[in-house]
Amino acid sequence: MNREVRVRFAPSPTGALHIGGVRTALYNYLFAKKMGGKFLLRIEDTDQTRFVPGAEEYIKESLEWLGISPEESPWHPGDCGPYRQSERKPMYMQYALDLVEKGHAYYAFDTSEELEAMRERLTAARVVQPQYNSITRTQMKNSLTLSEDEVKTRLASGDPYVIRVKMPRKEEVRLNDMIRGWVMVHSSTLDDKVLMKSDGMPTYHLANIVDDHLMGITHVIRGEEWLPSAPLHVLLYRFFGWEDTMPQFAHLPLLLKPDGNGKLSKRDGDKLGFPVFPLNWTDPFSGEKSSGFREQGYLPDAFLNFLAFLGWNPGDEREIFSLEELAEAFSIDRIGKSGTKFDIAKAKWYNEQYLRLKTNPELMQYLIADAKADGVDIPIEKANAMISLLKERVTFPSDFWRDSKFIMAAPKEFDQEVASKKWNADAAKVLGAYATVLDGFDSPFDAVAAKALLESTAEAEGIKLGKVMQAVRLAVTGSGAGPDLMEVFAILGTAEVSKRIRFALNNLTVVA
RNA sequence: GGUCCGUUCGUCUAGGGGUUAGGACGUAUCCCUUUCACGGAUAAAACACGGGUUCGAUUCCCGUACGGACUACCA
Repeated sequence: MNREVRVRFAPSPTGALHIGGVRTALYNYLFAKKMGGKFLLRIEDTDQTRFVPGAEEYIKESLEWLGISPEESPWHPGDCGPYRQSERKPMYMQYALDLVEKGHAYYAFDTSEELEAMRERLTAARVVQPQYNSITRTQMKNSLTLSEDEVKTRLASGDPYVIRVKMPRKEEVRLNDMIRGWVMVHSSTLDDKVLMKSDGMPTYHLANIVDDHLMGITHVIRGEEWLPSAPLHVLLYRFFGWEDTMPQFAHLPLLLKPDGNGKLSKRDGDKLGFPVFPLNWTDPFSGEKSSGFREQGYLPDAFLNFLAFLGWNPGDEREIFSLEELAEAFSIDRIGKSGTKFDIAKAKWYNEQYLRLKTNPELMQYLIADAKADGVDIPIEKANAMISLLKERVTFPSDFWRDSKFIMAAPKEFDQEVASKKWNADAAKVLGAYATVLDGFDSPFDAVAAKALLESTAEAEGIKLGKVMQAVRLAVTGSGAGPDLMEVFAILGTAEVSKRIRFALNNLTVVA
């Protein structure tokens, strides 16, 4: 049997997609690409009480930003639609009923109060696992304990009911996880999970099996939090008679908080000092805002590269991979087993690497836009020079303008700490002379010329250039640190440099 | 509590019965240099513990500890 590989990402639209989910989507995408298969997206919105407006659009936009858009989805349907479980609602009941007929599921009429009472009773009796299972179901109101007539009457009269799976009393359930190997669980530790809810919607357990089967899913790649319920899913495939096409499972290690205490969750928001979402998100109910990696200045390729390496590695020492290269190198058996702590420092490093790979014209867009937002227009040529100056020094695109503003606006004040340490009579002497030299200079003024001129000026004054260099920087930029000064001079031009020097000479006092 | 999963430098990880246990991020120092970065070099830094198996275990097995997930008519 050689089926085309089909994998799916199946988020539930209950808020912003968090990065763990993004990584799951990425691994699914990479696996599909690697295997020449299809990556699809299915919206798991069977819990209408948790519906959050905008969440689905958020998922779509996030995947688009990263360039891992699914080939089949609610907005690009393939042959297996609909791709929203709420729209598939009518088809689930027949499958649940099929299970009831086969004796693998049953109706249950217990109210939530009765369920609560059962749990309390069992807890009081010190039962280790208070759950609805092969033992306790005999004491509950269901089609196994009620007479056939009463069940019919209840169903006919519209009594609310759920359909539960009839978990076998003792059976060893085995599953061969692609990441973890054989996992064995005894059915006696599993409970009679609800398959159909009283509102007529299926639970995740039923819906994901039915949909994966109908959609021809060959591999289920999902988070480790699903491992405990995987045996139930295997059983369901068996009950349906779909074992021969049951997908292979791969349960991904969890993304943990940096301190190692628990998995990263949506609720962490920005509390950890970094975003947990790909894009900015405002909760429509509480109005709470959370920042996203995109808005923080992370480049999609860098973010993807970083995310891919959280739990997977290519087995060699390469670190930088484009999406295509990731797909080419990807394999499930190189995914680690243990949970992965999130390290934002590495994400920044990746961003720096990708920023440096970009061309000046690409990067100029950021600089020009940010400057414009501050009401400053930067000519193309100057912008290009400014990018070259800063490219090796920035982490985020927004750093370009932040770190080069001083070029577009002469300093009005000076870093006092640097001034007190470095500003002196020698510096003033050299600068005064240099300004005069600049005023009379009409050859092409580049970094080399600027430096040669400065050196000869200092020499003429009998002062070592190194002694006053910091003061020169202070006078022209207002600060003691920054990119290559002579390059800055070249961008500024002789007139501007001279003007700034004269301003500094008039406004900085020499401490004796 | 129960079930399941996991455990190599601070972090992401490679490796695998005999290795100086490798790389990357981060950290520190040095070099380069007009500063800060970049770059280069160097350094500190790990096989959770206890039993087996074995000539030999970080690697295989079993326990223990620790961590995590799950334990809803949520996904």
